[in-house]
Formats: sequence, C-alpha cells, structure tokens
Amino acid sequence: MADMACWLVKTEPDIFSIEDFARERVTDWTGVRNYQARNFLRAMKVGEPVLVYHSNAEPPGVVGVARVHKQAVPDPTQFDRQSEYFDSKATKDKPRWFCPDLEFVEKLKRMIPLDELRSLKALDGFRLLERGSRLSVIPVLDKHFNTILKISSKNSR
DNA sequence: GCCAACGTTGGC
DNA sequence: GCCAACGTTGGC
Repeated sequence: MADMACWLVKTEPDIFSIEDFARERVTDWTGVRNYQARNFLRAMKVGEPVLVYHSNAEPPGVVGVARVHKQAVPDPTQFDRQSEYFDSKATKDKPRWFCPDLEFVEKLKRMIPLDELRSLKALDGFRLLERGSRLSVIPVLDKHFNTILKISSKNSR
C-alpha cells in the first residue's frame, strides 16, 4: 500500500508493559501530552505497524509489535478530572489531545536492548537513537523497522 | 538519584 | 515575542 508509515511508541513497563498489551489485545493509547507526539498519533492510519518500546526499563529496548487499529479520536482522559492526564484547557469542542487504538500483534522473540540498537550501522539516522530524543511517539523508516524485526528473529547479536 | 536535553509557562 | 524559571523524560 502506498504511503504506509511505520511508528514507534514508548511505554513504561511498570505502567503498561508488552505483557499487559498482549492480554488486552487492543488499547487506546491515551495520556500523550506533547504536541509533536500528538501530531504523529493523529497521522497514524489503520493498519500501520508500530514498534513497542520499553522506556525506564532495565534494559530499555524494543519489545514488540502492534498495529494501528483505529484512527485517533479525542483522548477521553483530558476531560476526566480524576485522571492524571486531565487538561483544564481542553474542551469537547476543542480537544487538545488525541489517541488511536493500537492492536497487539506480537512480542518479539528477543527484545532488542537500546545499546544493541545503537551498535547497528543499519539503524543510522533512526530518530530514537538521536541525542536528547524524548518523544514518546516517533515515525520509523521502513528499512529501520525491517532491520529491527530481522535481528529480533535471530537468537543473539 | 543525577542530570542533560528538551518542552512549557508566564512575566514583561 | 523574548527568555528565565520550571517541569518532564529517560538513560545511566
């Protein structure tokens, strides 16, 4: 299909791990509160593949694959006073934050830790690896996506 | 727990 | 619109 994009989303395993994701199968990716990341969430189209990354983990790294299940809609947590993601400046008419539904696809046979990602020449230019990269949602080039899938199917580095 | 690298907020 | 102060992310 033309102009299919690939993505990577970060999640903290203490909060929502790939195992949690595998149990839930489909989850709305709520709580992203960064405008650039939000714009990426809104650009996600149904069917596009998504790498799942564990941040704040030991070790951090890519752990699985998901797929966009539903186009982004206004993130309900921005309207929920009880939620830590409540945003008093957001209104139903003018929502600020959006979340797509993501569907679990698979857990990688072998998680690819960050230090290994950094060691791969084939991942030159991968945004995740750039200095100071903090975005929790980033686009991934096809070739980078495929490189990661390929090495994860091997037993070791 | 530290801190670099960002992003956001708000006074002016 | 500038920018200092503050908050957050996330690797280490």
